[in-house]
Amino acid sequence: MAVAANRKTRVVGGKVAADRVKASESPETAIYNKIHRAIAERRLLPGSRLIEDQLAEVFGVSRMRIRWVLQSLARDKVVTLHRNRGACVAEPTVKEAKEVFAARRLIEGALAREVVRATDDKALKRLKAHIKKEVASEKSHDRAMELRTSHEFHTLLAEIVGNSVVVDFLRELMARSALITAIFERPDISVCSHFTHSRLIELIEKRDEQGLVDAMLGHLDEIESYLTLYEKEDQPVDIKTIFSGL
Amino acid sequence: MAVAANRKTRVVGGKVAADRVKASESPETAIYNKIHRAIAERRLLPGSRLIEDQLAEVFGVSRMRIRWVLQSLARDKVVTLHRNRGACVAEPTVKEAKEVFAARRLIEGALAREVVRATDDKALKRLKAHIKKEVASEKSHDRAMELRTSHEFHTLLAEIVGNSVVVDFLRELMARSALITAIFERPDISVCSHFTHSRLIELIEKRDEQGLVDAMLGHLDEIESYLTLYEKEDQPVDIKTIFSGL
DNA sequence: CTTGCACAAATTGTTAACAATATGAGCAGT
DNA sequence: ACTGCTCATATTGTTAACAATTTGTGCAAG
Repeated sequence: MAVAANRKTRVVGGKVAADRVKASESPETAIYNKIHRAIAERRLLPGSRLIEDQLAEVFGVSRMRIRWVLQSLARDKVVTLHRNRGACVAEPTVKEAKEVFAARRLIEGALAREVVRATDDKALKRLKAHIKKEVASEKSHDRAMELRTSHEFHTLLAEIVGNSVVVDFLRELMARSALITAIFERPDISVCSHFTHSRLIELIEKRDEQGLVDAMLGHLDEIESYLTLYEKEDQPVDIKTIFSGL
Repeated sequence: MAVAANRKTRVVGGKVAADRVKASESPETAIYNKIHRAIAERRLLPGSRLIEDQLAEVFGVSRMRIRWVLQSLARDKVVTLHRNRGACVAEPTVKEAKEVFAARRLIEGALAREVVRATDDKALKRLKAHIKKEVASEKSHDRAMELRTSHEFHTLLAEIVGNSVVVDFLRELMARSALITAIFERPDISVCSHFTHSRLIELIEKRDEQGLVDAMLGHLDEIESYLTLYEKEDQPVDIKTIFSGL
C-alpha cells in the first residue's frame, strides 16, 4: 500500500488512547481503507465517479489528502484516474480478471512448494487458528467479512514463507481479487472455502508438496469458476460493419 | 509505475512534434525516470537526501510535482520517506536484496514454464532481436545501459507470456534489482549475460521446459552470486553489551 | 568533557485561492 | 431530428503563502 502508515501510537496521560487498535493508521490510510472497503463491499459500484470535494467533505479533510488517497487507490487498480476528469471506481474487464487469476496461479502455485518447506509447528498453529476465524466469518453470514478472511488465508501462506516482497505482491493480488469477486460474483453460488483451506493445511502437514501445488491450483480454478467471466458480446455493430464494408 | 503516463501525442501543424519519442511521458514520469536513472547509475548514492526545493529548482517545476514523484519513487522502494524529515535514496539491506532475488526465482522460475508454451515464431524473433541489442550494449561499455538492456530481457519473457499483471510485477522486480545491483555489485566482476540469455533462448526453441526452468534459476543464482551480499557484522557493541550485562 | 536548554535555520506539511479544463444545456441553423 | 456552436457550471490542476516540525548551533551549568 502506498499510503504511509506510520503515525506514532498516541498516548494520553500514561494510558494508550482509545483508538489504539487503529493507532498505526495515518489519516490517509484510514480513508484509503474506508473507500477500498466500500468498493469491495459494493456499496460503491464500478464506474461511480469519486469527486474530490465530496470525499473531502465526507471525511472532513482537505482535497489534497483525498487526491493523495485516490492516487494510491489508482496505483492499486481499485480506481481509475482520467486526466482532468477525475476518478472513477475501477471497472475490471474480464480480461483483467483472468489475468489476475492467472498471476495468482503462477505465484501461489510456486509459493505452495515453498510453504511446505517453510511450515513449522508455529506456522501450523497460525494456519489452524485462521481456519477458526474463517468458520466464524462464515457463521456470521457477512459476505464481505467472509471474503476478507478467506483472502487473508492466502496472504498468510506468503507470510509463512517469510519473503516480504512476495507478501506485498500477494496482498495486491488479493485486493484486486476482492474487487473482481465483488463485481463478477454469481449471486447463486456461495463458496464454503474454509473446507478447502483445511484440506490445504492437511497437505502441508503431510509435506505433500506436489499434492499441495495441485490442490492450490485446483482451488484457484474453483474460485475463478464461480465468477461469470465471459466476454460481453455486444459488438460495436454499426460502426464496425460500416468500416468493414469499405 | 504510479505516475500517470498519458499525455496525448502532441501534433503541430499536421506533423508530429519533435519530442515524439517521449510523447507518452507526462512531466512527472520524465522526472521520475531521471531521478530513478540517477540512482540506478549511482550518481545519487544510497542515503543521499532528496530535498524538495532543490529538486524543484533543478527540474524547473513546483514542489508539489516533486512531492508527487517522490511518493511514486517511495512506493517503488527506490527512495524512503520519513514523515516530516523528507526523502532519501533507499539503502536496500542485504535481507531485502536476498528477498528480491528469492521473489525473482519464484516468479521467473514459474514463468519459464509458461514461456515455453507461449513462445511462437514472432516471439522468438523478438527474443533474438533483443540479444542483438544486448550485444551492442556490451560493446558500448556503458555499464548502465548494459544493465538496463539485460533487465529488459527478463521483462520481455513476461511480455511474451502476455499477462500484464505479471509484466508489472516483473518490471517492479527489475527496477529493484537494478538498484540492488548498483549498490552491491562487485567491481571486480563484469557479467557477460547475453551469452546466458542466448542459452535460454535455445532451450525455449527446443521446448525444453524443465531445462529452461533450471537454467533460469541457475542464471538468477549466478547474478546474485556476483553481488557482495553478506550481512555487515558491525555489532552495536557498546549498547548491546551493556544491555546483555543487565 | 558532557549535558541540557533555547533559539535560529532549514525543510516539510497544509491550506485556500486561483487557473485550466471538461461537461452539458441551450439554441440556432439545416 | 441532427449537427455545430456558445456559454455557464462543475470539477480538477497548480501555485504561493503560511504553519508545523525537525535539526543543528551556541552557550551556560555541572
